[in-house]
Amino acid sequence: MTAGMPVALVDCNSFYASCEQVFQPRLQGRAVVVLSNNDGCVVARSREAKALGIKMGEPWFQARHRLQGQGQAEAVTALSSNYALYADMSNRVMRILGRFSPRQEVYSIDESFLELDGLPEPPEVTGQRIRATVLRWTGLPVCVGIGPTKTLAKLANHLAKQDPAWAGVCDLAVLDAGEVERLLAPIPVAEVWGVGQRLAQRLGALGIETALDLRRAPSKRIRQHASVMLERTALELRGIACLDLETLSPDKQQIRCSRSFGATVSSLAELTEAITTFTSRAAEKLRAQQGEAAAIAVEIRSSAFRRDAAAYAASRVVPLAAPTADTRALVAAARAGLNRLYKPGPAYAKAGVILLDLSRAAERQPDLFADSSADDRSQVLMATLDQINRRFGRGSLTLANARPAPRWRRREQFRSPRYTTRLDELPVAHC
DNA sequence: TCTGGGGTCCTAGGACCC
DNA sequence: TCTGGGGTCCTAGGACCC
Repeated sequence: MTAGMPVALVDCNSFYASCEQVFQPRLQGRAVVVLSNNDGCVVARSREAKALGIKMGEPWFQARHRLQGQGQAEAVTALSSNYALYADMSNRVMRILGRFSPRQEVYSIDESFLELDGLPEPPEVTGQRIRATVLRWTGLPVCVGIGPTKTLAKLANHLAKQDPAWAGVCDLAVLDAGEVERLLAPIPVAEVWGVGQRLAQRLGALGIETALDLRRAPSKRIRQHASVMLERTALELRGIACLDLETLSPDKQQIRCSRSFGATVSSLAELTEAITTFTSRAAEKLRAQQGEAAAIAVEIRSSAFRRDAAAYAASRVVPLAAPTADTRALVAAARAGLNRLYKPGPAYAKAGVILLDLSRAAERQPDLFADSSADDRSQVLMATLDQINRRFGRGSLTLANARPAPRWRRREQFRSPRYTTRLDELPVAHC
């Protein structure tokens, strides 16, 4: 644990909403919200949408009703999420950020840590160049937080977003302790990275209500009442680096694919279709990291928001005979699990699968008794399947019972075109 | 009518063993 | 009536993140 080099957290402002505004300039300066799968919840809000009191994660039908009551419904544009667009824009942003430091951790779709060390200029100046470059090359606004630790960089980013006086870049690493403490004093402890609502409540009972309180809390007291994780967080708030920059993204330990349905389903046949589709998608992701799964979990449930007698949720883990990345073997196991879980009656609202016990295919000990030629044939077939789906679009080639347009498919009433990843949906400039 | 999806890590407690 | 102690492994559940 050392006093670290300055680290920056670069975070796109209202990322999904900003992506939409880049390609639909008439949305700039307007309240825009982006909705989750099935147009269910609000997952991104433009600044103007936040100002209208729309909450993150709020069910859209509730927000809409409230806004209608206030005569504000017309002021908001709601869009279905367009992940193809956001993922592509994210890749562009991350590549640009990589030019500013050889040490980069891509933390999420819209956030990246950068180590700012050995620069010929003050980090704050680099921060401003990052903002200007990303804006000019992608149209997306970002804020930059800088600190001696990742946790302080996160908090600095929060400050930069909150107070326009920072002009989008807040560097805590250059401030003395007194100035840092003055800035942390008004920040609720729940804003600190790693402290959620539950923990904030418990800390409140101990008299720890702000980021400053947590910074000053004795380690022993924290360990007594919470976890070693929180103790690390408190040290990070004091400028003692406990969290390394993770420049290599590790393989996933589990791969999940689950969806709420656009319309509830009751029949085993339809659930089988859904589970087949989800397993195929998860297997694709598994092969993309050269992995194999030794088990698969299947889950089905009725709506979590209805408390009637028919409420039903069940899951089951099915071990595989041998670790595999073959869609056919995974689907067979998932279907076996589903058959054990299924009971007629409930209106199923959601289903999913999780690939578990993952390992690298290349590191597996060969099974002396297995037919290795079957293994080779499977790999060739799966590689071909993935290649075709990459070239012609996801779902071009599927197992026989994964149908293309099932009744339970998601609702997406308001999706914008996939401007950057589909030739037939390119933006058109009218001259 | 209408309530997301995909991850990680830690901990408590049970099973099992000597 | 009284029923060890400690280690390891696994799993389920909780909390957190975006």
